[in-house]
Amino acid sequence: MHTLSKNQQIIFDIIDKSPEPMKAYSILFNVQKKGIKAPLQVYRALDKLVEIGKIHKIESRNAFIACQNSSCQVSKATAFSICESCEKVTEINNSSLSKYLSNFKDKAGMKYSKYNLEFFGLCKKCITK
Amino acid sequence: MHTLSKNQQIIFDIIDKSPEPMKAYSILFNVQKKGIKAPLQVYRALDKLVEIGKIHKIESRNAFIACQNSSCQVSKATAFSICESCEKVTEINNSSLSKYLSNFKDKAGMKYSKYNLEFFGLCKKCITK
DNA sequence: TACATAGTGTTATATTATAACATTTAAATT
DNA sequence: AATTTAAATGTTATAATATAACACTATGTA
Ligand SMILES: [Zn+2]
Ligand SMILES: [Zn+2]
Ligand SMILES: [Zn+2]
Ligand SMILES: [Zn+2]
Repeated sequence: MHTLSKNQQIIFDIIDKSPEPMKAYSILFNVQKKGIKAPLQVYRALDKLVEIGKIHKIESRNAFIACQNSSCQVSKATAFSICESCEKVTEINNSSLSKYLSNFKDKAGMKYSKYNLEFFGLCKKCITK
Repeated sequence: MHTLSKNQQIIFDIIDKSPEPMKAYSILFNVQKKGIKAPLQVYRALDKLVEIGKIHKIESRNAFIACQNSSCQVSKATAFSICESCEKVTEINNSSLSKYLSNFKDKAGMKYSKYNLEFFGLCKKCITK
């Protein structure tokens, strides 16, 4: 198991506590009191945390969320649902889906090592509005 | 069928001719001789072209590619394969995949109207290197 | 014509991300 | 423990991506 460095731990903690995906500069603003002052310090920690699978980047939102699957296959296979009204993001943990996608072969014969899937729609709360 | 405006047509043409996804500022550079001088002119055309499904955004690359499916369901269901070595991007047109994903229901009861899937790996050429 | 809608042109600015370099800390090897 | 190596940090500057605000123009349609 990976031991996080000081900056990595600070930045992981704030993302993990957040109920919603956090953007890099919002993270920066929130950790300045802890001595992290520059964007690069944040981005370096984010890169590492993504690499080891502790967080994921929501590409369509340029935001970061803590892994909810505890044993995500080291960030290699990610799926999210995103509410386009309230922007709630949830990591999908569905073995049928992950099996289907992990075994997917395309015509071009490409060998996939990783995928990212983002579903968009309305969450339960927002449908009824 | 949608008629493109002047700027939309110029920008679609250059993306459509490109063998690889194009970034906004690269598009801007390439259309300046045609009188399009400001980022916003490019981004507005891109927004519209994405909306009507003529192009798609590759979110992980901040780049834009012409739709290869001719009848993409108006940009609501997109899947791409991306070579992490040569950066070749291909739109996947696979009815089994699109059926599976269009019918996917998650536990949270979210209603999906759209998805974007990006597979990463090595293309045939790059595997053998 | 009158009205509404979509598109354009322009300047300025916001947001997201990386380059380069010096230094420090932690871990591995001898 | 001392040496070596890899990983992480601190800092300044800058690159790359994207939007706000406002005035104006073209297009469709009642
Ligand atoms: Zn995860
Ligand atoms: Zn919602
Ligand atoms: Zn398409
Ligand atoms: Zn390749």
